[in-house]
Amino acid sequence: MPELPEVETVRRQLAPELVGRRVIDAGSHPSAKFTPARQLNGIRFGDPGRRGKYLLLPTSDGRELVVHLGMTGQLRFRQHGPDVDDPYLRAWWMLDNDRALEFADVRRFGRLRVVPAGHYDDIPTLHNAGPEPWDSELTPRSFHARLKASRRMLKTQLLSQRPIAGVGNIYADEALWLARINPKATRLGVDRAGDLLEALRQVLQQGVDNGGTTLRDYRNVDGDSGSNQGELLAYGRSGEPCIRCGVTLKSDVLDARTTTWCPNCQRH
DNA sequence: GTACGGCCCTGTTAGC
DNA sequence: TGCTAACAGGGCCGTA
Repeated sequence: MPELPEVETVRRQLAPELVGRRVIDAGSHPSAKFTPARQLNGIRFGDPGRRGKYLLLPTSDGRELVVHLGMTGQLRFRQHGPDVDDPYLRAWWMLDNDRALEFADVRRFGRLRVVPAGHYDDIPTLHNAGPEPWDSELTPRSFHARLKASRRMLKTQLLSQRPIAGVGNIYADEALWLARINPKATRLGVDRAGDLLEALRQVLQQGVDNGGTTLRDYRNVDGDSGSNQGELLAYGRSGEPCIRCGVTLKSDVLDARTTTWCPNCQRH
């Protein structure tokens, strides 16, 4: 499930091949999630950006293609044209270099939007997203203030994208474990908020360095898996011993997401 | 504003 | 072996 490191990996791979390319034809699956793809006929792509888990592909006419990969979305290039026989092909753009950019998505949790550049009012999660993890204005104090704005559980807050952008289920569990913070906690002091911020930066940076985490579906633009799955210390390890203290990790469903933590070193 | 439930989807896995 | 049910999960929407 693509989170910030996976989306950043895709962005970096797309950039060199996409910038300046003109769309000479486009098509999509009939679902409204994907039909915006068709609005891009004739434009040229600019330099791909990213905000949280959203890919932002600027177009030469002052708009942006906003791509959310959902859980199983994948962007890739294909020589000579799109593979229209692929049952999971959801959208495609034929480019002026005899290559097609394809968006495939097995579970259709992904979505595409075309908006005037920088106008995200109709994309609530993007519109309300907190700062990027490495934003210089994001400090222990400002992060603490953002967390304090809600009384919801920390895990829920992280998944909401409001305190910080780009964190999903995997990296939230990893960061909370690393910072020794209970996912069900509802408030933190400034110091502990600083610990959590530092842990989030660490696990996200590690994810980027490893080209993302592939549990099952995620592939980068070249069709390769990431390698960060070998580094996970909490996520998906319920029932196994905590690497720090040996106590068995437990899991529970919070906010409809499986959450794994150590009942000993993440007591509070 | 917040909390909560439900929905979208389909491949995989567990259980019978 | 073959079937069914449960599960995975990010974002969004409606309701309270």
